[in-house]
Order: sequence, then structure tokens, then C-alpha cells
Amino acid sequence: MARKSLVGVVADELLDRIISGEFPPGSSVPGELELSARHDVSRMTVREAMKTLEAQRILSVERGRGTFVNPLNRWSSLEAVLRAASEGQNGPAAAVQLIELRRMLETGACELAAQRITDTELDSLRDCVADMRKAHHGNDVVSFVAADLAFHDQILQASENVFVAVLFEPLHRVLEQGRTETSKVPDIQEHAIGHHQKIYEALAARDPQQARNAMDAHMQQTLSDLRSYVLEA
Amino acid sequence: MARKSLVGVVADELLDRIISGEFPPGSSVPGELELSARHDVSRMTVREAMKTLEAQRILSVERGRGTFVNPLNRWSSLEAVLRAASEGQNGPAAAVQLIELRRMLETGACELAAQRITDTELDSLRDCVADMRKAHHGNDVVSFVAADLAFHDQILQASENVFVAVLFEPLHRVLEQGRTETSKVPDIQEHAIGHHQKIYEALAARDPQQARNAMDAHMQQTLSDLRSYVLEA
DNA sequence: AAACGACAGATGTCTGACATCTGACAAACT
DNA sequence: AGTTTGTCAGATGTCAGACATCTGTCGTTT
Repeated sequence: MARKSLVGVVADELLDRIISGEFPPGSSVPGELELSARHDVSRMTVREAMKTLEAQRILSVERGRGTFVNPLNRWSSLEAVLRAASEGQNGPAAAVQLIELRRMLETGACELAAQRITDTELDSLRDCVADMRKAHHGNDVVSFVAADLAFHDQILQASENVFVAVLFEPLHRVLEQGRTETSKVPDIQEHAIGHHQKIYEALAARDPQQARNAMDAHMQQTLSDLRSYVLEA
Repeated sequence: MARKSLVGVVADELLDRIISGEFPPGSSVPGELELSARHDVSRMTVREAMKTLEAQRILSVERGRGTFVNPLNRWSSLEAVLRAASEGQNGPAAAVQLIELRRMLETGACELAAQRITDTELDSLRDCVADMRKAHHGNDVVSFVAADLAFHDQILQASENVFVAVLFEPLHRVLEQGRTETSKVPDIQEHAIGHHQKIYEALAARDPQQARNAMDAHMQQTLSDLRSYVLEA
């Protein structure tokens, strides 16, 4: 079961203690010796755990002084920030903020893609929509989600902006599960197909503004889907 | 002078070798023993360097098999991706893509901020613009840039979206230097003041669409400033 | 031909030691 | 008194060597 390395466990536990507020930003975390005693591991293991948190800018290690917690806005790990932001009753608020972020990136990428997309990529998009239709009629949720993701991935790639793709990747992972849930509802599937179709048409027309608006409508729909899904839960 | 730790040096060198194409995505990097011999450091030092790269999803370590390079789109470090994307003659293209990304985030944040900004935050924005004017008349480039950055930071904060702030932070660092350069030109300063004024007015009116457009105009201006700056260099 | 076992090579972890940096306090010097 | 300097505790940085455990491979056995 526990397939994680000791380093990962220690890093996770330490991050949990940080997120729980035990070590607020600016304060110092216990020394390596103390942590190695607490978790019953060697000092090297603690050091490697610290290094992973330091690489994510969650901790700042200062030689001779100690190790300190950085303020949240310095963290470079979306996942860690998500964990921190979802603490307590902030889960729904964090989810909304994630969708807002996704909206910015996807609408922006879509606008760029309209100016740069190739015919081959357009064909690929058309195929994705066709796959979504087929999966919809066949009640194949897994294939539906796969085609949905492929569609958005293709647009990201067509935007020819590496950085957008990089920033979007962690979002991809985080939003994946929720997507599968909402995609189970047939009505939502139909909505999605319609929106994707319109996005495709706008891209085929190579009209940046229209592409942006089409994607924006899709995102708004997703947000409202999420709201109703979260409310009933 | 060399104030970096050995771990940092090893990690940097290894990342350089990866970026240079010596270890393409999917391939394996040399084993810990080989690297420790090459860099004349202990195995622990190499391991900690690897851990920093692994935490940034640049490497995937698989026990018993080896350590492998992830494809670029899996990397989670904007800075590392920037280094990779700027290789060779791709520097200008990467810079343009960065601005595109910044445009997405800032226009999006500005749109959100228009719906959520407080009177206190509006006052702060007004002060920033005033500071920019003062610095402009006094030929104080440093103060000008500081007020400029404070203005954008304030909007980010008013958007009340933690994730946008997190994603933007590395951009902040990367774009800082270039900003100081372009801000030296008086004409560009005047343009910036005008744009900031309009952004402020749109936010004060709490009009999301207008705020978005005002920020977008500012970003377009910045992009064209960059183009002319890059072209002449 | 399939199953098993030995083996090489890779990462995971531990132990203990020494080096070096920082901050603080006390002794020594002006 | 005020400043400098020395020393020390505590923190991180690095090293060396050892053993554990996982993976893929290659013979050997059945």
C-alpha cells in the first residue's frame, strides 16, 4: 500500500504541518536533528525532504540559521498552494478560483490558436468533436472525457506557447477527477458538444475574437456546472 | 564570489546538460555514482541535486531502473522552461510568449478585480499612478518602475485569486529586468501613465469588460515596446 | 518452452563524522 | 564606557562507507 518513499512521507507530513498553521510564514521549522528524531528517520532523509520543499519555494534554507517558511505567494507549486487554499471550508472557493484561472489560460490560448492553427490541427479538433458525439450516443463516459481533454490539449498545442502549456499542466491533473464526475450527466455532455463545435468553427474561421468568446462561453458553462454540482454535494 | 552550495552547482550543471540536448526527454541521465565522480562530489550531494530537479518535475527517478528526463511540458518550473526555450536563437520568441502569458493573466485578473476591488485598494492604485507621474517628472526611473510594479501587484491582490498570484510570481522575477530597460524611455513612460490611468478609471467604475480592455491595451503597448526594443538590439 | 534463481546495477536509507556559517555572549583591549 | 575580539552553541553543508531493496537480464532447471 504505502508505495511512497520515506522522503516523500516526511515531506508530506512536514507540508501538512505547515499548511495546518503550525509553522506560519516567516517562522522557522524544527532543525534537521529534531525532525529526524520525530519521524524516526535519518538526517539525510529529512534533508532530502527539505530539498523537495525548498525546490518548490515552500521553504527557504539559510545556512547556519535555520529553515524558514515562505509566504504562500512565493510558493511555486500549484498543488501545494491548492492544498493550502482548500484548508477548512475554503474548498469550494478554491475550486472556483481554479476555474477562473483555467478560463484565463484557455481563452487566451484559444485566441492565440486562432491566429496560428494549422489545417492538420483543425482536422484533429474536428475528429475530437466527432469522438465526443460518438461517445455521447454510446454512453461511454471514459471516451467522452478522453476526447474532451484531447480537444483542449490540441488547442493548447496550437497556441504555440510553451509557457501556457507548462502552467496548464498541473491544472490538468487537478481538474481531471472533477471533470469525470460532471461529464457523467448527459445534459452536460450535450452542452459541451455544442460549445466545442462552436469553438471549432471559430478556429476554422481563424477569428481570434470569436474563438475567444466561444471558449469563454464554454468556461462559463463549466463554472455554472461546477456550482450546481458543488451545491448539491 | 561563488556563494552557491555544491548541490546548486551540480543541479545547475546537470540542468544545463539536459537543456543542451545531451539528455533528451525520455532518456536516462547518468547514475548517481557516475555523476558524483564527474563532479567530484559525494553521492549524497548528487542525490540532493537530483531531488531539486525531481521536485520541479524535470526528472523522474525510478527505483532500481534509473533517472529519466521528463518532456518539457511536464516541467513545473517556469524558469527552467524559460532557460530551455531561450536556447539558441529562440530568445526573442520566448520573450514574446512570456508577454502573451502575462497578458492572459493580467487581463484576466483585471477583469476579476473590477468585480471585487475595495475602495481602499482603489485609493492605493490612484496613489501608484500619482507616484508614476511624480517619478516621470523627476526623471526617477527606479521609483517609476517601483510604482509600476506596485500598481500591477495591487490589481493582482484585488482579484482575490491566489492561484493567479502564484503563477504570476515567477513571471514577475523574469520580466523585472526588461521592464527597467524599457522604462528608461520617456515616451514609454508617458504611454504607461496614460494606460494606467485608464485602467484605474475602469476599475473605479467597476466595469469588468472595460477594465479588461484597458489592461489589454496596456499589454499590447508593452508588447510593441518590447518588439521595437528587441529589434534594435 | 516456461519457470525459477542468481546476479549486476540502480536507487533508498542509515550511521557517524567533520566542515563551515551564524548569532550571541563574554572577555580583552583601547 | 565603548569597541573589538574570541569563543561557543547550534544550525546547515558535505563527505565516506555500508547495507537494503527494487528491476531487468540471463542463464539454469524443470
